[in-house]
Amino acid sequence: MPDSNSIALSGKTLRSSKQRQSILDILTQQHAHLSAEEIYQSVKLLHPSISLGTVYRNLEILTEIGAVYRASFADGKARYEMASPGHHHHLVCLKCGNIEDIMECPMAKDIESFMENRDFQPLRHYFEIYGHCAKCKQK
Amino acid sequence: MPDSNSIALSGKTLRSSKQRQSILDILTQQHAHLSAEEIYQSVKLLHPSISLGTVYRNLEILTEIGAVYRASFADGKARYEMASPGHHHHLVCLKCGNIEDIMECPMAKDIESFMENRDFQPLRHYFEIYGHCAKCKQK
DNA sequence: ATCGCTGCAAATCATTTGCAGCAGC
DNA sequence: GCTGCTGCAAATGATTTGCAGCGAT
Repeated sequence: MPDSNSIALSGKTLRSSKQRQSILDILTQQHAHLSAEEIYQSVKLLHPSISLGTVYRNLEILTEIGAVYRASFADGKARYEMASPGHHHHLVCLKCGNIEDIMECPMAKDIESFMENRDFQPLRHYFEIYGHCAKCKQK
Repeated sequence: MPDSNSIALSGKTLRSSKQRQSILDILTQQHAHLSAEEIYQSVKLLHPSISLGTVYRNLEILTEIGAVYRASFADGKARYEMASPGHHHHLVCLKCGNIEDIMECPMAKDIESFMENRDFQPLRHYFEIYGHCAKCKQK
């Protein structure tokens, strides 16, 4: 049961750093689904000496404390975004690669009642739709 | 539009090989979600000199021609299984790692009608539920 | 005789980690 | 000053690829 006042991570007390703050700023501002590499490129503009390792380390921590949401996609790369209060899913365009959020959750109705009949306790789930977005549809 | 008699892959005409046949046999018999490494270990019992590269190459080809279905999971590893006529989704146990198929598809009802209102053409989708299976639930 | 397939090893790609110094608290 | 955080570089793990020889059609 995490305490919202003193954020701790497996016994550790988190400190702040300019690098971590910048990563959060970028995720907040760009409001997008960014790969670690993309975040790295963006933070490098502010902190030219930052390393990819630091980006990964911070994304790991931020994901663990629930500030950031990590989603893995079919291309094997993870994307990160600020954790939003209501969870959501994704529309991924196979042509331009754009990722759009959808708030509809399939866990809602029939699946949920179906789960009750199964002897399985769902904790989290992922739902991603791949296809062609409005722009790429017509081509 | 692929021709079911002469299976071709981007201009190539496929030949058969004992290795490829063994991979298909294993996927058919074990009827499970196997990682490339697990498949490799199984095939090695029949073909001790087979290489992991060959396993990957065949899985790639078999996936392309639609004989095998590849799913990527949150741990970053892909799992392979024989392509079944009706597509399905997965229940993944976070404790024992067991993966169970579920035939229920969230694309069915409300999501599908919702997609019609969006300017997005869905082509494929993934839905995976992570949690604790019957066995691991009680601990 | 083609040309796809194989084993092997080296190459990639995403991500993780060990280490010594630096920086918040 | 303690200890978390950083840059750097090397390590890891999954997957891909170049190459020369083998094997199926």
